[in-house]
Amino acid sequence: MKLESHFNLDYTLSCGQVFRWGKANGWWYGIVDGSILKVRQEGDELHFSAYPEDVEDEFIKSYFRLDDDLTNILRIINKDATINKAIQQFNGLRIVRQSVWDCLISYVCATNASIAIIESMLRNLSEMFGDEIVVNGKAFFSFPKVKKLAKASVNKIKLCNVGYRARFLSEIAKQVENNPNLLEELRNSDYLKLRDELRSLPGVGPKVADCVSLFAFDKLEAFPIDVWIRRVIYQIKGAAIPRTKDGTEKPLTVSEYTELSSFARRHYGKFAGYAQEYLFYYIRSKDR
DNA sequence: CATTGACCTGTACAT
DNA sequence: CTGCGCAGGTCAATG
Repeated sequence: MKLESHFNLDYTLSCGQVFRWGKANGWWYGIVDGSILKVRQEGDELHFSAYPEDVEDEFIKSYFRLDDDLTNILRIINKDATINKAIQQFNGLRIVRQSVWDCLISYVCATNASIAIIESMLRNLSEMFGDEIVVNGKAFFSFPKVKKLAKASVNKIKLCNVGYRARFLSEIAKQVENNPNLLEELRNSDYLKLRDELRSLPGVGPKVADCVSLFAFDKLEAFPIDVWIRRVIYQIKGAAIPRTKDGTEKPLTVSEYTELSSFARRHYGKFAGYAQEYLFYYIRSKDR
């Protein structure tokens, strides 16, 4: 497929927004909606195939948000020296359009865990509760379906080494099982209402709700704040991070979260979520 | 509201 | 080798 606007596959899949992609022999392999996707970029050509069933160009365009006017978005969010450097370094990074269920479960798992551990948890869950898909002799496992997870006991879910998150996953799965439209009917809500609704789910606080709003509900103004983003925002504001007496960073409170994320929306505008992704990748990259 | 502590797990890093 | 801090937070209990 010929790319019509600028895009960088490596940045997009490496920046930490998705957990189920890996690169091998020059190809990216990912598990998306029960299909194995194999993708490679060569300049302005994007090569891809999918198993067990092929996917259309339209699916790829939607998944990688190639329909976003990235040039315009980057121009709008380019408001300070820090993000300017991030944009220059990682130009072509796009937000991935994830499915709601997978995204929600993934980010509930992502709380208080490192990326390596998150990937391990999601792999374990998929191997335990997903469907096996064999491609070229290699076994992949699709993401657990609602029903499978809703039926599973908390103790069985714990066998996936998800720790205390097991009861959240179980509870969310049961709620969605009982009300299959629970998540999709939120699509009509505006960002703030959506965020509050998501937060009513167990294990979903402001950070997870913002991630799901941004990655799965097209709310590009959502600005998830974690410890890293918090540091950059204070840096950009020219202020110091609140610290305890012994000099360590104070934990982020809900009110501080609200304050910082509305600052980010005022500062970067309606595409603040894109700014967040660029800043996150930038602040975490070794060579700044 | 702000503060505090507990919470699963695996890896990093110092002792 | 053993121990301890921390990682893309959230929740519940207190003042």
